[in-house]
Amino acid sequence: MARKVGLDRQDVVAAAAALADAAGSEAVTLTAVANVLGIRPPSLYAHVSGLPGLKREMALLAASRLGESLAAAASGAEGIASLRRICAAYRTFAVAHPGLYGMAQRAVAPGEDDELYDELAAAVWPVLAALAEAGVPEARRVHLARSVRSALHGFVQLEQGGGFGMPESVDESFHELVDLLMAGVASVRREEG
Amino acid sequence: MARKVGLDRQDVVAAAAALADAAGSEAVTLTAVANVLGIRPPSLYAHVSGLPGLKREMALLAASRLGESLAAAASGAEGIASLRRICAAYRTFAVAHPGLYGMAQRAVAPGEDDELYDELAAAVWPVLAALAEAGVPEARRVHLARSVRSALHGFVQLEQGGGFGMPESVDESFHELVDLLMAGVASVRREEG
DNA sequence: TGCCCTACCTAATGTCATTAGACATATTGG
DNA sequence: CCAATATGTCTAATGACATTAGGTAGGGCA
Repeated sequence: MARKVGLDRQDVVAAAAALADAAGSEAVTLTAVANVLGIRPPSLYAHVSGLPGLKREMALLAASRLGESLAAAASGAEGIASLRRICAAYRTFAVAHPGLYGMAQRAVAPGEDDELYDELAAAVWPVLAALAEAGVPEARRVHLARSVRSALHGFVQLEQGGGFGMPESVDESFHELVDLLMAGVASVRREEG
Repeated sequence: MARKVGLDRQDVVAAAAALADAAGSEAVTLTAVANVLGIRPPSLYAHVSGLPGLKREMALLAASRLGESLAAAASGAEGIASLRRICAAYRTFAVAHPGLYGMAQRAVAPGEDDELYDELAAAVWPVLAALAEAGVPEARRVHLARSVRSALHGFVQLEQGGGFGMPESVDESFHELVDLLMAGVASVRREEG
């Protein structure tokens, strides 16, 4: 016994993330993660600070991955075209990583955990950048960015939760939502220009 | 001992809802609810089917209350004006009942729990009705209703989770979001008319 | 008055998170 | 090449919680 398996924090968080995506975020328990890794639950405390610590690490990972996806989507286009791609990438990420995505949405007050807060803010930075590039005046960027984030987050959340029961195509609904948002952004640009 | 307190299912669910609003939905545990009611945890099983059953009851209550609020807001105005009031009422409800609101958002697949699914669908019925009244053609109503719900749900969720860290007014952001949605609805009406 | 049903109870079990403290393996300095 | 240390794992024990089983008091009704 007491053999070394040779894990580190990254391995633990990655296993937890995989478990969350495969079995839902409620399935992320120290016992379950330990089972996946072939070790005993208390051994996890050498790598993460209990369950809250693990969830925080998962949130950091989720924010980082989401940010990468959005930034990658943003490059290669400009302004509103870039914003469209960001929207698509947002939903794609949430669909591909349902458990991990949910971890990034845990409540975090600004003063409470600055590192996590900053990482989450950084993840949605591409949205603000694209709005700026699209010619939205600074005074309205934050409001529009919040609107876009709200719509995207709400959509993927409802989609994941089975909130769209009607037979109409969910893809088409998303397309309409993005069109609606883009029209709003374009109109702001127009009325100020 | 073994004195009757005289509770019924409604009392238990109401206590749990109050607890959720006051202390967050994670605080809703059978032990905590029992403490509030002055009884022992196992006694709750006479009224609800364990913790899952209690949460389901809370979701039903939340959907019902939200539906009432939206329906009340919808009456007294028509079309887009009605939709505006619905949006305001949605956020007001979520702010006033943060815990209960969250309970209504649990994942429910259409075939899994029809009663709850129907109650949730009924809650957002006023949105569809207002869109119809506003002259949105039937083929696009579901898509627009999904867009509106997504935006509203996402906004209140991010607001509750502290996701809006920038100093800009959250009220103003919400106002802009609603304006954006209403403009989208109006433009659909225009392009078809 | 006696019966029963309802709403409560205690006792016991299982799962999970968590802490404390032991121990084996790898690493590093002499 | 060996001793000291650091690291990653373990077992044991505790406590919170959900849940089941089975007992009991007291109100309503024949």
